[in-house]
Amino acid sequence: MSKAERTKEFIVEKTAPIFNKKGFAGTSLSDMTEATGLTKGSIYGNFANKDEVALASFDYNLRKLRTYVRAEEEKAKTIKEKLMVRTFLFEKERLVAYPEGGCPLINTGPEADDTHPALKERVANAIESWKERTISMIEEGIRNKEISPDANPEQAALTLISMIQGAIFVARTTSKPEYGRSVMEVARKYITSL
Amino acid sequence: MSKAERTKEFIVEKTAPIFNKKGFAGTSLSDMTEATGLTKGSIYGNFANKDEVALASFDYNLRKLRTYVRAEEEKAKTIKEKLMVRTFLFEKERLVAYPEGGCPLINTGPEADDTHPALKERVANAIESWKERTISMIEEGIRNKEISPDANPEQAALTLISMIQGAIFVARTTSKPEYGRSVMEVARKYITSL
DNA sequence: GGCAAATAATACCGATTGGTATAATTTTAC
DNA sequence: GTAAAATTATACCAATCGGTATTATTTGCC
Repeated sequence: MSKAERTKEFIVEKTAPIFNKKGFAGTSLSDMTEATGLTKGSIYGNFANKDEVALASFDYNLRKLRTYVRAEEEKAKTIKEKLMVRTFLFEKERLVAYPEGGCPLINTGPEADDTHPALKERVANAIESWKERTISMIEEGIRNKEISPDANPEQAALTLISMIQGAIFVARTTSKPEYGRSVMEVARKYITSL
Repeated sequence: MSKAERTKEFIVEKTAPIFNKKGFAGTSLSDMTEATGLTKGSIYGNFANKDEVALASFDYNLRKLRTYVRAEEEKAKTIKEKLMVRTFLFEKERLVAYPEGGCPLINTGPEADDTHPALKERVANAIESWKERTISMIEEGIRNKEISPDANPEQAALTLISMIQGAIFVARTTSKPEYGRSVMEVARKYITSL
């Protein structure tokens, strides 16, 4: 790995939490120089502009979250347990605060959807791929006879995604993690009922 | 109503959609002068600063949404029908685009929670009051025998709020309203099951 | 160890940011 | 209708915005 590559990664590592907390418009070049200890010249030697840093930061935050979730899913045995993984992450207070600043999807989506097409697309893709993954899991569960053949995989996937994201939103803006936990209890019952 | 009061209202009316779309950090003074046709001097004669305009704009957007929802709730006969009102607003494409820019809660919450305490509190209060209203409705349903006495009103309220907000988020950032509609179908089943 | 190439820092750019005296103009009350 | 008060526009402020040549410094290869 060249020096430039390491620096690029270092910049992203340091700015990703800021973009996740303050958003794209709310994060300034000087936030970035302050966080990294580097100068503007050096940052712009590695990235073309603020957009590129923001996109790389989003990818970084998402990757971090994904790595964590997948490792937990590995540990689960049954499909239903796998589906429940994200509801339990909540218990550990991780889904509201991991990565730093909270879920990058809910942090980025609402700002980007009317202001930043490239960022919006990144979030949309993340949702679609989460949906597809969930659908695959449910279909496997149906083949396994673990899940009822009457289940509608796409609808169930969308429902779980919405419940989880909604719960994160509610818990974060009210500063009441217990609100999120309560909703996740219902989500687990929903998974059980599939 | 004095001239100043009318101007204040006019300013809010014109800037509220912008704050709702671009967020607090993303909306500039010149966005505001452009939208209103007024000068900075005139805007700052009516509001102390950008924060005050943003807070008034949030209140305006929320009031608009509330007025609409309550009018629809009035029309519903049973408690369960009242609880379903918001899930049907989705059908009319209103919950994703009303007021202009979409739901002010989901638009404002994620940005404000790490950057703007006053705005965050406004959103938190809105969620709490929505929750309390829903709880009251469910409790009335229990008294009516329309809803099972086993229902947990607070949990049910939080679940509905999360599902609706999550669905709006998913539908908006993917630009697929049908995703939201699908989730709202499940929400109605959930209400029916109460 | 020296040298070219890659990388980072300096110093600067015009534009825009949020905000504010002050001056000009409307309102409003009498 | 007039004059005081309330409201709006003008003109300006320092600070910061995102971004970029240019210079200085490291890297990495031979």
